[in-house]
Amino acid sequence: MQQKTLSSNLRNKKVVDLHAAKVACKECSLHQLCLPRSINGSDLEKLDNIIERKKPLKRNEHLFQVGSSFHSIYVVRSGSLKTYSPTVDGQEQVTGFHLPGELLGLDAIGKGRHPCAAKALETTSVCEVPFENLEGLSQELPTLQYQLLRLMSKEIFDDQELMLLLGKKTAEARLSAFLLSISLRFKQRGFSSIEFYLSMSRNDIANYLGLAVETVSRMFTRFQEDGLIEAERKHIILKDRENMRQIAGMNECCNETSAKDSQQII
Amino acid sequence: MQQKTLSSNLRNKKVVDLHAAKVACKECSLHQLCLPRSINGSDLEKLDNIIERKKPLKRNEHLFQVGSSFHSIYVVRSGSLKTYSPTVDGQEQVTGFHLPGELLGLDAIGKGRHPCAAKALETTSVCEVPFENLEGLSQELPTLQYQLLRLMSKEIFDDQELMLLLGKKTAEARLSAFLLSISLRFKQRGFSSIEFYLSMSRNDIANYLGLAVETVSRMFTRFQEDGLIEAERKHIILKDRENMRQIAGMNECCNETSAKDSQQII
DNA sequence: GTATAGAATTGACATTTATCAATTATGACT
DNA sequence: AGTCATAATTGATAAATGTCAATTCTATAC
Repeated sequence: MQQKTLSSNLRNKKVVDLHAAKVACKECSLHQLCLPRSINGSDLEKLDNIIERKKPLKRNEHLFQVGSSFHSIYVVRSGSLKTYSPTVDGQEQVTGFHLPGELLGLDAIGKGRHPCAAKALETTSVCEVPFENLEGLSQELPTLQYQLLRLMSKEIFDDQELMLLLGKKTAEARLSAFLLSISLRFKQRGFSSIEFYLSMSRNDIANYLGLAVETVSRMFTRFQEDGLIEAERKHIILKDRENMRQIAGMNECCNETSAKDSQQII
Repeated sequence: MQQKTLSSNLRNKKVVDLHAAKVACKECSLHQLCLPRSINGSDLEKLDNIIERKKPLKRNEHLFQVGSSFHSIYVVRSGSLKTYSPTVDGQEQVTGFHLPGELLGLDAIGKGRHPCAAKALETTSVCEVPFENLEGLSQELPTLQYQLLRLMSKEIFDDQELMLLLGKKTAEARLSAFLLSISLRFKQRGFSSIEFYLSMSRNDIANYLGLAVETVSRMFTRFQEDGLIEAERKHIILKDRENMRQIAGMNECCNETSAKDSQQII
């Protein structure tokens, strides 16, 4: 949404520069989020050595395709991506959205191939962590090994939450839970949790939540009528999160306090 | 279903004896399934040393409760369990069924507490693997570390499959996929893949699949009318798996060949 | 064997959400 | 600025599934 003027081109340029500069993890703007507190200085250097920074992806470019062989996991530095897998009938199933500081690729370790594709929703920059190196390094650094297990466990847990959502909740509960989830994840990265831009289309949201686009659209409208949110396309302001939590049917384990340190990266 | 005669009591007795015997992993009937081919003899002994065998659970007994602190992962030796978590409205959400050779507890690593409870669906015997030991041991045995990551990755992948099922599929596709999944998992353990007993109730199935019991019941009836299965309560015979795969809308990645070595333990 | 509680099935009806169709809005490109 | 393709919204209708209620079946206890 920011690339129609010259100044925005400059901004894009800057992202590229950031890449070229090969900033170390220490200086990375996501440093605090991106690294567990438990890793100390020298360990951090070791970790830094194995991390590769890639050229930013433009909107709709793929980070990896379905079935491509697995050698790295990725961390989002800026921007966002969706992961999706093809279904029999040629459709796609959106399996997740990935915001800054979040991981992709853990589901590929098992089979050595990516079971889903990852596509940038906007200009997006990621760190690549070659798995072989990571595995080797985690032999030396027990903390790292534990962090890795912890992250994967977190992902299993999150997926179960989502299964609950998909299996048992109404359309309004699903959308409500979705918005709160995004809100929380932004908050964890230091962004506003009450006002944000959704980088994904209504179609992607609907797909992810197992609903028809039309239903999602109607729910957005209803939420506005009910004063729960203000929404202008992708620009969202949450007006009544307490009520939304009720609607989402969330239990304590999903509120802000408990999830505070989730998705810490490597 | 087999405990109304004296002979069946004897059979139950035998399970208990099996426990008392404290058989080593090497002699465990699940040996091949339970251990990766890549671990050699001496490594196997090390692994065996940290595994504890527990007293079998009776039907409806809990292996662990929601929120209980995590110290072990478990492998089903015989019998079966369901995992479930409470929802806000006091209901329960069944998150999975666990057949012999399959794992429980990986979702607890992240927070150090079990996010769900595990209850035996029948007389059930499990191996307990203390996580701290496992973690330490996997420093020494890189293969073990990789197996652990691989298993967790598999679980993430499987959950995503289920999400697809819950989000996009009709009731008949869900039940069809469920039966084929059970069938496959039995096959992987050397049991018949076309005739088996379901240890879980229709209620549990419905809950797991995000459907009403009545819907599940009707689908069982319809499947019989259509000649897809023969079903007498929990006793199921699959008559036309090819057709069921069509109905389930399964893509190649879910068929028998590709999933053959899934859920190998530790 | 009989009684009883829970599980499973079946039918009637209500509700939710998907589908189809039409319209409007937005963003990208010339 | 104007055009076009795509995304988003809205309305009308249909289909799938949930809910409620009644009945039958099964397993367990007595």
